[in-house]
Amino acid sequence: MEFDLPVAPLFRPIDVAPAYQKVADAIEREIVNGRIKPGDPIGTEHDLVRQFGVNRSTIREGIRVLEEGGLIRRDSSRRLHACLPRYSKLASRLSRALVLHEVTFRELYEASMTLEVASIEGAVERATEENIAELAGNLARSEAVVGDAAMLAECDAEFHVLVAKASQNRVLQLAREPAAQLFYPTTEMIVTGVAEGGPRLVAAHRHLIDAIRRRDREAGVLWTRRHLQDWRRGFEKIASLDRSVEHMYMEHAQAARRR
Amino acid sequence: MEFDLPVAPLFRPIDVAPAYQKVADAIEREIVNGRIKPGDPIGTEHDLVRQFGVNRSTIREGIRVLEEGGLIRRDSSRRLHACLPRYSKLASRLSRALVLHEVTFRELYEASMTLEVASIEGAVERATEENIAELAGNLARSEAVVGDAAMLAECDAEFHVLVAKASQNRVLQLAREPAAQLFYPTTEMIVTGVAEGGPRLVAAHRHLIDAIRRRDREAGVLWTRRHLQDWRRGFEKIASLDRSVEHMYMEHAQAARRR
DNA sequence: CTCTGTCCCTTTGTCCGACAAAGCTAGAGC
DNA sequence: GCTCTAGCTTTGTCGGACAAAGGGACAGAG
Repeated sequence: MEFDLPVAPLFRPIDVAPAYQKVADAIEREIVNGRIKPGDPIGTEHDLVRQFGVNRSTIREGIRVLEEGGLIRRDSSRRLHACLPRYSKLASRLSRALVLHEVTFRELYEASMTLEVASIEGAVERATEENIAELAGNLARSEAVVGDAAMLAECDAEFHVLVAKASQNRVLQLAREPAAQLFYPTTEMIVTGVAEGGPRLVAAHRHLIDAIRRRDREAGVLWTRRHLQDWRRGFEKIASLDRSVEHMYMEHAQAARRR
Repeated sequence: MEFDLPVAPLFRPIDVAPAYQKVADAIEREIVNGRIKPGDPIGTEHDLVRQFGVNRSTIREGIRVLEEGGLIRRDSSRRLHACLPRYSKLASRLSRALVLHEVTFRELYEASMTLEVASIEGAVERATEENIAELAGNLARSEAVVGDAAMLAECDAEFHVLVAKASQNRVLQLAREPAAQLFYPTTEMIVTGVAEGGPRLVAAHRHLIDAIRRRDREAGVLWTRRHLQDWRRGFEKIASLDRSVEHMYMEHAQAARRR
């Protein structure tokens, strides 16, 4: 599309990617197409130097690219191995992007309404006993910390991760994560600011688990909606929905990014 | 959460992040909190060497991290400047992750049903004249290439990006992108394999634009559903919905990743 | 025998210095 | 005023170097 050639081109544009990029691409290819499986060790830097025939600095730049992309990690002993990118890490990149694009809480709210409703529908339909047990465990912890806004907000975030997990739909799990990460910091503020916030939040969770147990889709959707509307009402007491996420996010970004 | 300390810890874990990471974090912080605005130039590598007081190799490793994260880019002259992470680039990272997690087309289908319906609802409600013009332009191009499966698939992908854009909800735009990127390669196969595929696809687009124009939410949702169900029926003629995305994706991954 | 401290080798993180290629800049020449 | 070239700048890559930390083998203490 870049330049329309009037005749069939004789030559393909030659590949001028820098060496570190080629190193990264080569390793990525091996991981993506399965020749290197998650968990498999990649050689040491020196091994890669020998294999690719480039300088160690070049190898290291390539490694940084893959590390940031979540495809490889260093274990405790700092040895390299392939790994499955973790949703929460990838999502935090997206959250950051959303912040930079100055999305508003209205957009966040609308999208989350859709995504969380879809999650609960999946969970109602397909949650396993184990999923339900995890949710119940989370609920118990929430009840124990209902007075502590920070802890409760953390539990709330985890609860919704668990619901999404119970939906058995990983695409949904991933899709909801960026928005959810941006929600999280505000939940704490709301629970702090609104007297009835904590108990209502826990009550909603209880109803949601109940709906999943009874495979009652209507109830699940209803309580998810209410839960989010509660959030919205609480939020609007502090700020406008049309406010950009930027300010509120900043205070919490650093802490969150340290996985 | 990593290790529960029984008493209040006396010491914070000391910060042992490597220097290149600190460089990346420092620059990232400046960008995220707005002191460096998208488009602003970052200094040359040599400048950064002076400012951070570390070696150029170290600086370069830090730069790779930020580049991969989409926070900085090099323009034509390869000078560094801050930039807004682009959705499609971030999403391709997510798509890759989904592939590695071996998600099935069923998950993809279910999630997309939710996300595309939400997009059209937003579009019906808030599409501007400009959005509609873009969609109409896309439709015209689709009609022109209805016989060419590859081109038509490309138009289809773009059409849905435009619908999401018309929803004015960037969170949704971002959330749908990973799944959409994985859909794209299959559309071509389906249009090739199913005789009526192309015309039906274009017809659906026409109805969707019409629904947006008339602000007819019901029609929008209905045709989005039909459109996706068409995809599903077509797909099931080639393969099972429970098949993992992995195989089909591989052939198209490289081409797509070269932006 | 298990545990512990030590020594050595490997690996990583960082630094230094160097050079070719490509971009940019400014002055020479018209 | 315009073009062209020479020189400076910047990037991508290279080679080599070294300190710090990890891991393993091995000897000695309990």
